Amino acid sequence: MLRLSKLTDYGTVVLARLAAGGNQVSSASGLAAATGIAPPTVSKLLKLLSKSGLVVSTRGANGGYRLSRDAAEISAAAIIDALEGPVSLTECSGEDSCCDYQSTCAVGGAWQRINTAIRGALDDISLADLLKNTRLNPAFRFAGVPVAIDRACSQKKSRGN
Amino acid sequence: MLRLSKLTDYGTVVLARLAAGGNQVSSASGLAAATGIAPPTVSKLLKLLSKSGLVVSTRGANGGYRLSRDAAEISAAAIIDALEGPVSLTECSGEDSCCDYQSTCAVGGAWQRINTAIRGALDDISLADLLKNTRLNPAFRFAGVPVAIDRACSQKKSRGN
DNA sequence: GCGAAATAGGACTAAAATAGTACTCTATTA
DNA sequence: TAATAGAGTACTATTTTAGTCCTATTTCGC
Repeated sequence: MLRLSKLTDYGTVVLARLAAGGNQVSSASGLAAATGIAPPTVSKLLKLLSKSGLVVSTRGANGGYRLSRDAAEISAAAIIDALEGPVSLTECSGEDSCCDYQSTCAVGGAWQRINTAIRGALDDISLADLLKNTRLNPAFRFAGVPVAIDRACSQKKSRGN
Repeated sequence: MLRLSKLTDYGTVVLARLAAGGNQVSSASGLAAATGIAPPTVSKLLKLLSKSGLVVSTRGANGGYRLSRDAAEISAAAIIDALEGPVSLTECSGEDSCCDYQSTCAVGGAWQRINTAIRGALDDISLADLLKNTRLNPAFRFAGVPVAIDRACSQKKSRGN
């Protein structure tokens, strides 16, 4: 799999929305409504993102969040770092490598190179790039509730039940 | 994090060991002893790897496993595919994309490009490359039990308790 | 000054994925 | 034919992740 957590996925969606809004501040609840992600989850994400300095917050009435810098200046790597901690494929590819099998492990250091390669790929892609690739699906919504527009998808879902 | 599962990590260690043994067959229990990984876990790994055709098995007395092809012909991507399924960073970067927020998601397709970039990096690295980068730590073992050789590490562990 | 609106921060719960184990069956060789 | 070794499957415990809730603090507008 080698997959990101859902939270990171949601995080990029929220950031994308924020980027689309330009320099305006948006409230967590507004972003939740706009993206269809549960409000408490959006809050949590935004808190994390503001802690890492990707967004800045304004408290009080009419407060909210906006990007701390231009979307082109925010790399995919920065987003992942903020929401999942630093990329490190294996325990021993992290900074303070520490693994039970170190003595018998013939692989060790090699992952670090792979790690670096992946990190490079992620550094090269900015939030602005992510937006450029937008599907540009019109947002079909009724009363704030997103409506499924992919038939294959809903079929698949119902098969599951 | 963006991290591989431990099982995949172990898998590469086992494969590395197998590669070191050349064309000889090695039994699961022998590999377990050589790597310090629990025997049932090694068995499980080898079964998965043989199912994906990375190793070939011989049953019966004096049976065991060996690599199905040269270590240079086995890519990191193949190993990860075998043990974790195909790389796909987000749900919607997989083949049959299907996500609840599709209608409001401004990011979607972009992950697929990142995915491809990462996959490229993994395709370019072979098991043989992983071995080249070996730390070449002598294996310190007594009676088949690996002995910790990293002091900082054992300290860290004991702090945890 | 007071109340409403909004974030900050943390604690907590529930669900899902992962890791690891155990057991039975089948094939091969000495 | 007995011993050895893999094949297959089912199960359990642990860990991680996702998601929710509550309380405190800050700021704006009346």
